[in-house]
Parts: sequence; structure tokens; C-alpha cells
Amino acid sequence: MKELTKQQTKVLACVEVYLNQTGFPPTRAEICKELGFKSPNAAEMHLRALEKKGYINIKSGSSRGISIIKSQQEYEQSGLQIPVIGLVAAGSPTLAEENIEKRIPCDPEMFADQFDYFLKVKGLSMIDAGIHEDDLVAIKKTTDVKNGDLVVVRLEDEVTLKYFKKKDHLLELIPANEDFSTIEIDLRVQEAFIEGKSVGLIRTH
Amino acid sequence: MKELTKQQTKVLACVEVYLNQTGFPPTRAEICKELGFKSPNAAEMHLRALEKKGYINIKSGSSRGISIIKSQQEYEQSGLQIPVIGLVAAGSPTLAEENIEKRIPCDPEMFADQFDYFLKVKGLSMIDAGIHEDDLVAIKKTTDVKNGDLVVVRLEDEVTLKYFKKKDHLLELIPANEDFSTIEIDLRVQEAFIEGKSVGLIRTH
DNA sequence: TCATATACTGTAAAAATATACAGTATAAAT
DNA sequence: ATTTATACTGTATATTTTTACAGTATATGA
Repeated sequence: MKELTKQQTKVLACVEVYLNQTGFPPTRAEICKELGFKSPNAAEMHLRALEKKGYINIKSGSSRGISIIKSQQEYEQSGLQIPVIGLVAAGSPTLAEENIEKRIPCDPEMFADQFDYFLKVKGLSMIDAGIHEDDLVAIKKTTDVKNGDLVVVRLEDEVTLKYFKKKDHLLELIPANEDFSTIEIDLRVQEAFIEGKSVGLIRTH
Repeated sequence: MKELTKQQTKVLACVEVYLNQTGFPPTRAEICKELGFKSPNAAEMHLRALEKKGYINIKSGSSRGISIIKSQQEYEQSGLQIPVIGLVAAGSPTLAEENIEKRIPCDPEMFADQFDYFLKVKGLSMIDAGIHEDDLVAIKKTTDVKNGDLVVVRLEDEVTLKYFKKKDHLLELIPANEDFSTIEIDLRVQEAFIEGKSVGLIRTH
């Protein structure tokens, strides 16, 4: 792809910005107004150059007949970025900016259920369920969980990922590792906050 | 949002299709041509109705000054759909349509490395690596693999997912399960086709 | 010093386009 | 039976827009 001159870059950016703001391309006159040119021919010449260099297409005879082929803009907005939250020992896994380790481009509908964020797994308590340290578990924020679901629960200042089982006042948080023991909570004595449940898992090899 | 009449729906769809194809909105005359109207006023009236109902915005005095507020189209094209291929016993895991079990909306750049398709895991040979039956392993098509990589290899008509280790003429395909034994191949005697390597894994809970 | 590329101004005309106005026709609602 | 909404045709015009042409100015390389 051929290099653009400074002014051509400006004109291309102007077209893209106009397109993003209005939904349709600018006229020559509008480009001039935006960039301070006093003759529509100034815009015309730059557009011709951009077309010759393969950055845009101009449909001759059509008003606003400009379409963009190669964008100069960085398009990070193309895919959604899902936040990754570390399973911090203290406090609930909020989506506050300071808790977000990074963001991963992916579709929140990639699993059967939609999800809101990834939780980075710490420790080996779920290893027999094939959930390793540093795996990212896709969490859907909900309190609507059933026995057997893999849930994120906060107990006072501790957050944990375990299998959920509840019978009357007894909440059991069951690990998948013989070396760990089930956490038993009498809900009449201690509070437990269900932050969400896992709908999937991803791991980078 | 107010309901649209049949014709208004057609006109809105026409505008959207034109926009997708050309990058700029149609004129009244172009809408007429597309939908078979003989008067530009037909298009004009429908556009006015669409604006009044809040589906589009019309910038008066501007040619092609239509911008879409509420789209009617289903946007599946927004996110890429990555194919899922079953780990069939016979034949290589081609992307031919008949091998594609389904497609998952996700970003091929969600892992550190880009990938081309998902392979659905069969069997328990990699269970100690936390790779379960029916997990989807993200595969990047490449023959550039290193010792220790998790690779997809085809041996005659069998396709397998194993750890890769190669020393001179000896290729070892190492499972992660005590009940399975390493596949050893003398490359002077038997061929092995490296289909790709895993860059990540996803699992639906 | 001369050609060439970039970067414009200024004007004008042809073509494209929006948009108003005057009608017609049909079906549903009142 | 009359109004109302939908759904157009057909025409005309003012405005917008493209686009060609004739220049000017400046910097760069040959």
C-alpha cells in the first residue's frame, strides 16, 4: 500500500470521522469546511489521490459516493473486550477498573449462556474438574443457581469458586480435589453472597 | 418502538442493504429503483414515516442524509463464527462443510495466538492436562511446532491430539493419562502429518 | 534553472438530489 | 357514508453536489 501525504491522511481521517458521526460520507464542500480549504477542488484532488492509492472508492456521479477500503483508524471497537478479574482473596470480584487485569476480545454469547466477565482461577481446589490455576472461568452475574452449578461465592472477605449444594439452611461449597475439604455454612449463622455462576472456561496454551 | 408497516419495513431493509453494500445511504430515486416505485415521493413518504417512528434520522437538505438509529437486521455478522470440527477417527480434520458440527461466535484473536477452528476432544487421553471429553481445543493451522506443544497429528487415517516431541527420526506423541501409552513413530517408516497446534481451550459448563 | 509533485484558490456548469405540490386508489375504521 | 391511513404516480423546482477548467504558490530533485 502506497504511503499517504500529510494532507491526504488528514482528508481520509476527516471522511472516516464524518462517517462515524453521521452515518454517511461528507461532500467535497464539507471536507473543505472541516479542514479549512476554500475550494471544493482541494478536497476533490485529495480524494482522487486517495482513490488512486487504493484507500477509498469514489462512485462517480454520485453525491457522497465515497466508501472506505483501507481504514487508517485503529478498530479496537470491532469485537467486545471482556474483562478478566483476578480471584482476589479479599473483597468481591467487582468490575471496578482497578480489579481488571486485562481484557480479552471475545463474544459474550460464545457459550450457551451469556456471561459478564472472566475470573482467573487461583489454587488447585477444582483440579479434578479440569480447572487449573490461571484458567479463565466465564462468569454470568446471577444469584439464580442450582445444586451442582459451579458458582462464585463470597464469604465475608473471601471469594471462592466451588460446586454449589444447598439444603435448607446448610450451604455446601464442594471442591474437586481430594486434598481440599467441603466448606459447610449454616446460613442462619453466616452470610454467603452468590456473585455468579460459571458458564464456561477458557485456557491459553 | 412503534410498529412498522410492511412497506416501511421493506424500505428500511433496502436502506440497510444499500448501506452495507456501498458504504453510503441510497437516494430516494435509488430506493424507488430497488423496490419498483415509480415516484421518488413514494420513497420520501416512507422515509418520513420511518423518521417519525424513530428508526432513522434524515438530515434535511443533504443528499443521502439518512442514518439508521434502530436496525431491523439481525446482526450475526458482527462477530465471526468459528467452526467446530469433531475429532473424527478417519481422515484429516478438514474445514469442509460436512465436518463442521456447529459454529461458535468468538474472536479468533482471543488467545495469545490466532487460531482457525475448534476441535472437539474425544476420549480421555489428555485428562491429566485438564482436557476433558467434549472440550473444544482452539487449533491454529501450522506445521511450525516445537517439542512440548499440544498438536493435532494425523497418522494415516487416525487423527490425535497429543504432546509433541521429536528427536531425529523418532516422533513421540505423548498423552496426559497414565492409562495411555506414548505413540512412537519412526518417521523413516511411517508418515505423520502435523495439522496444527493448540493455542487454547474452551469448555461450556 | 527547469520539470515535477504537492497543495491549493476561484469559478462555473452540468448533473444529481431533495422535496414540495397535486392527484389517484384502496382498505379499514367510525 | 365518510373519514382516515396507507400507498402510491407524476411533475416541477430549488438546492446540493460533482466535476471540469484555469490559475497560483512552494518545495524538491535533476
